[in-house]
Amino acid sequence: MARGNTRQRIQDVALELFAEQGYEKTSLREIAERLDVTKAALYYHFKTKEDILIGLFHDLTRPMDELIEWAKAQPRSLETRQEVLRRYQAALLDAAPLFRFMQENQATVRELSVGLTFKERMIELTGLVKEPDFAMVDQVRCISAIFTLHAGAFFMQNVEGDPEDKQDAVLEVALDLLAQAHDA
Amino acid sequence: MARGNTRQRIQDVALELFAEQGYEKTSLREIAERLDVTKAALYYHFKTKEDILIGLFHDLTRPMDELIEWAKAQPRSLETRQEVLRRYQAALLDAAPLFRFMQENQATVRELSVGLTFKERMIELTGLVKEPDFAMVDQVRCISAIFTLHAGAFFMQNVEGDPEDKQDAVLEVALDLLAQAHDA
Amino acid sequence: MARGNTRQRIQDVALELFAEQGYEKTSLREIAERLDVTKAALYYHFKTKEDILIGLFHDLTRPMDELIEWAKAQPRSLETRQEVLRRYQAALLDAAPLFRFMQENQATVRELSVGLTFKERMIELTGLVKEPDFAMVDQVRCISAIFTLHAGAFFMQNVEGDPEDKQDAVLEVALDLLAQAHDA
Amino acid sequence: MARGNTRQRIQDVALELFAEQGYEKTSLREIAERLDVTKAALYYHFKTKEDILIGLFHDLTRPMDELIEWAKAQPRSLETRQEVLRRYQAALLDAAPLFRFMQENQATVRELSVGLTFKERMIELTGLVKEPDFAMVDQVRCISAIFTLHAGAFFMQNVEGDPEDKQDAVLEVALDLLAQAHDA
DNA sequence: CATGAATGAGGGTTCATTCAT
DNA sequence: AATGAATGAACCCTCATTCAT
Repeated sequence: MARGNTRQRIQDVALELFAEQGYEKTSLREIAERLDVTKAALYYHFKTKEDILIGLFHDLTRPMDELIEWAKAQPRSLETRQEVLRRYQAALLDAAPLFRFMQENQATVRELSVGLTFKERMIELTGLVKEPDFAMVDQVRCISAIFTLHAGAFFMQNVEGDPEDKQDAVLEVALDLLAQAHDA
Repeated sequence: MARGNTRQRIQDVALELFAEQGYEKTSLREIAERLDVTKAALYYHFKTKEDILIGLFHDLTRPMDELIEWAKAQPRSLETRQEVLRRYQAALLDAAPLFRFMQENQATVRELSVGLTFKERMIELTGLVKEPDFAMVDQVRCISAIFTLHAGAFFMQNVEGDPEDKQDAVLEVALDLLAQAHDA
Repeated sequence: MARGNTRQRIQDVALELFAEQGYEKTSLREIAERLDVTKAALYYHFKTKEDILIGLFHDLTRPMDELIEWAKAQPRSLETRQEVLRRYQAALLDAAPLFRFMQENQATVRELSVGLTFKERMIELTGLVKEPDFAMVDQVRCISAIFTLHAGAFFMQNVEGDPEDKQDAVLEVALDLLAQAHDA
Repeated sequence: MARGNTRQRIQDVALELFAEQGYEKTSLREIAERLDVTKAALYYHFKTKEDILIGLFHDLTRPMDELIEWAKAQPRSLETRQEVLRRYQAALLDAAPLFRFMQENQATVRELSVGLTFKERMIELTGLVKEPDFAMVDQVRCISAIFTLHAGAFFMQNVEGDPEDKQDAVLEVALDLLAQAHDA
């Protein structure tokens, strides 16, 4: 039967259940049952339950980290920042369930024994699209641009309209905020 | 000793612990110990653990519901919407720990058997500050205004600056987004 | 309001609930709620939960004990024994719920720290309607006469027919068994 | 050590304790301790405490159901009915502790979410040894025959005499009652 | 690769009971 | 005669985890 890919299947099912019910309320029994294997089988692939979560966490943060690293290597210009927003939106949409899960389970994820937290990465990211000596209003605009992308990925599904149109509009507003901040 | 206020004290300690570690990872034993009473005492005041959470949830949503009701009774004008933002920001800052907790434990709160969910209230709220026939960009601006206030309450503590200045700036950006949307 | 009779009301409600759900599964909370008083109030009238049960037990065994005592004072004749059956049937029907409860909760009642057990009384009673030197078949007939009365009180409700007719028939069969035993 | 038979051992110990103290008063801790395993081990074999009871209940009712089914397939004759009594007595003696337990814990067993109740089976069984158009006295005789067997299994241990003799006498009385009913 | 069987720790909950008022 | 508040013990149950096979 399906071989070798078990590790991935576990992660997939885990994400699905974690996202639906939260990490703590999802038991390994549930995951195992949905995969039609025994709990013990999970332990062949992951040392602990937290390990499954950490795996997911890394899948999520890798693109963020890459984006951050890339941005750091670029000139601190408006153009770079525009590109950061574009790429961040793409990442967000690409891994929406993962992002959503991390947002909705921050309380859990915060305690994870794993390098930088999600929030720390957000701080880094926002730091990259603004200058500390900007006027406060403009700093807020830059941060708002990032959160607009978040809203776009997680909240805009509640608004009528063509998905692509919506994401275009979201990006436009975000870029606009950025531009306003840099105009001042 | 201190009597009569036990119910409130339970809720206070619970919020503190829920916020810190998440709802599921906080045990009633912990709450009881911190209050120096037995677990059973908690059950005299709340029928179930979830009931404590529901109590907190209501404390949070009451101001939101009042705001929503108030807004519904006003003319759908820019002025009303500006006032909504002002009041929402005030509510947000007033009950920051509660709001933060609800955001960070959405997975848990979502399943709560309690009237409208947090998200449903957000939808109502955003619906009140925009018109469905706005251009998509402008709808996004209005939603972004709300999320800017959120960012202001939860994320801006990571930015240097005088708290009051920061909140002023946050409100300004939010109002600005609203105005842009209504200018179009 | 209703005063003085609270003790009785507690016993009534308790019997009702004990009979319906069993003693162990009935909590004092339930009893108190159904009476619209607090649990603590029950403790004014009964020292413990078991005390309520003991009260009920005595209400049940008093008629049995009286019957046993009466029979002991009579000549060990067929006539006496016929009268025992008649009186036992009357007692059975009079306190049917109580008897039924005792039968259905023997496991609980057995441990009661209270003089003779229900079973011991049954042994006494059967001892009174037979002679130890009867042939075994006849001893069985006498015991069977008693159990016929039980069946009459608790099981015959499942048989079609006029209640009075049924009880008459039951007594007739019981008396008949007794007579057969004494004829031999 | 002894493996594979754990499930059976749990059921054995459970019956012993349930019979001795009643179902509700027997805790899983007790069962586990007597088996020298942990409580959790019980849950590997039974989904719930009630499940253990249901297991026992089925062990008890299986022979009854088989007997009922068999009887239904036979002609409604006196001979069949005699055989029913014989087989029922055998079943009763075979599974005496189980029967005794069910009788003494009817209050508990009644609520069991499990097909037919014990009482319903008794109704079926008595229905099989009599005709609805018998005179009432004769219907009672047939029912009494069944209850005589019960008395034989549970109460006759309190009577002096050789066990086998006693059971023979019991069956004789039961058969006699049946015959009298059919003679009329 | 995976299972069957089991464990230890802890969870939420309920209970009978107490006692100051 | 009854209540409000609380307790201590026990309960059933679930969980993540282990390990021999």
